[in-house]
Amino acid sequence: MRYPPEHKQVTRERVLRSAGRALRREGPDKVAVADVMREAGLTHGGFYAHFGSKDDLLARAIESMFDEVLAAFEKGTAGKPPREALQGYVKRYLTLAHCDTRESGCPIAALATDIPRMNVEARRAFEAGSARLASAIAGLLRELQVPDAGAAATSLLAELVGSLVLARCASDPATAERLLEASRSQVLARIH
Amino acid sequence: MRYPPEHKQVTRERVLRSAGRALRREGPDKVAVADVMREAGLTHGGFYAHFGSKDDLLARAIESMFDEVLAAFEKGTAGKPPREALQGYVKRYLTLAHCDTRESGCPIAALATDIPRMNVEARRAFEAGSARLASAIAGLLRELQVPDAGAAATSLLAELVGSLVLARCASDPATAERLLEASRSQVLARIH
DNA sequence: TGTACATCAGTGAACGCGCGTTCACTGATGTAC
DNA sequence: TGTACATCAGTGAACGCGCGTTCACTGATGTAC
Repeated sequence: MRYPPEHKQVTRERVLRSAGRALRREGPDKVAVADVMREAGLTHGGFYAHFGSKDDLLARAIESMFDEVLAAFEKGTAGKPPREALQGYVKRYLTLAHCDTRESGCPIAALATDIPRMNVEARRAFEAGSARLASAIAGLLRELQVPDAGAAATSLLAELVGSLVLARCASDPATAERLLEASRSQVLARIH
Repeated sequence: MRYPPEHKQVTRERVLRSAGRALRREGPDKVAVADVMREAGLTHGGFYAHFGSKDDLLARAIESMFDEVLAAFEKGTAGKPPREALQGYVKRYLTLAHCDTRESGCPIAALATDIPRMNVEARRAFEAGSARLASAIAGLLRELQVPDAGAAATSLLAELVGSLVLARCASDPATAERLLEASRSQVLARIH
């Protein structure tokens, strides 16, 4: 049973990805440690060799979700002119595809109303992650000479999040698409 | 123990208000039937004389929260010119006071990410309530001759919800106020 | 007018299930001597 | 070179608690006759 030295780290990351999906899909209270471990191909007993508690797992999962999302942002915008990069991000954010994939989509739109009910560790991780995303957006706006890019970025992000979240509450795709489209044209108009 | 005929209805509404507060404060999974009943001055055993199940309670509580919120909207805007009415609503929505009172504030900003995880009944109630709020806003925009008032209303509501939700994830009031202010000036600019 | 019974909001004990957490154990490899 | 022991990721049974739900019961009033 002795494994190569990086084995434990690899397992830990598999558990984190599984937890990140479950967290966005089910919410913090319905995430079950045993289910997360099973999805990662393990039994629940081994959990505490990796994490101090369920709360610890959730905080670490939030960090790792934002790492993924920021990496995707970089990848999706790198090498493009700022206007095109930002328009692309907005268009990808406000799609039915994103609407339908809570478990792998933006952590803010998946978890925002859960966060104020969670413990300090989770809130800290979430706040740091959101700030990173907001400042990545602000960076592009600054390149576009938008005045007060920081405020413009959080306002833009607010509308993205609100729109996706409302669209996910709609019972049929046509209504969801109407909601997304309303914000898509509003937000794209801000970037000219 | 015989009570006047309206007594049961009065009790039911007390339970619903208590449930509405707990739901926004704790989220659907942490709402405990016994706690809700205690907050309404009753013991948990009597619960099933009023509601078929916890899920039933939550769906009815969502309806009643939107009833309150729509009544407050009417009360806050009635008799005012549309621009002033809408500006007032936006300014009241995007305040630290609203940020700090999840349990009595806008149900959308308190519950939006819980809704896709809840059952059909709850989702239906939420969707109907959100639609009522959106069309109340659309009504004012129409009076202001805003083109495509329906889409403008859902876009505006999306930014309100997103901004409040992000502000509630901030750990200190100064950051929260920065987020609210960014959206406040953006949204007020749309109403001229 | 009096008596037996139905009604009904509410009580509180008990049941059962899901789930976070603990813990003794396994089975493999590395290390001390 | 061989042997005893430490290490360590992972297993699976068990514990205990919170909570949704059930149910027999209470104690008051209305109603049938």
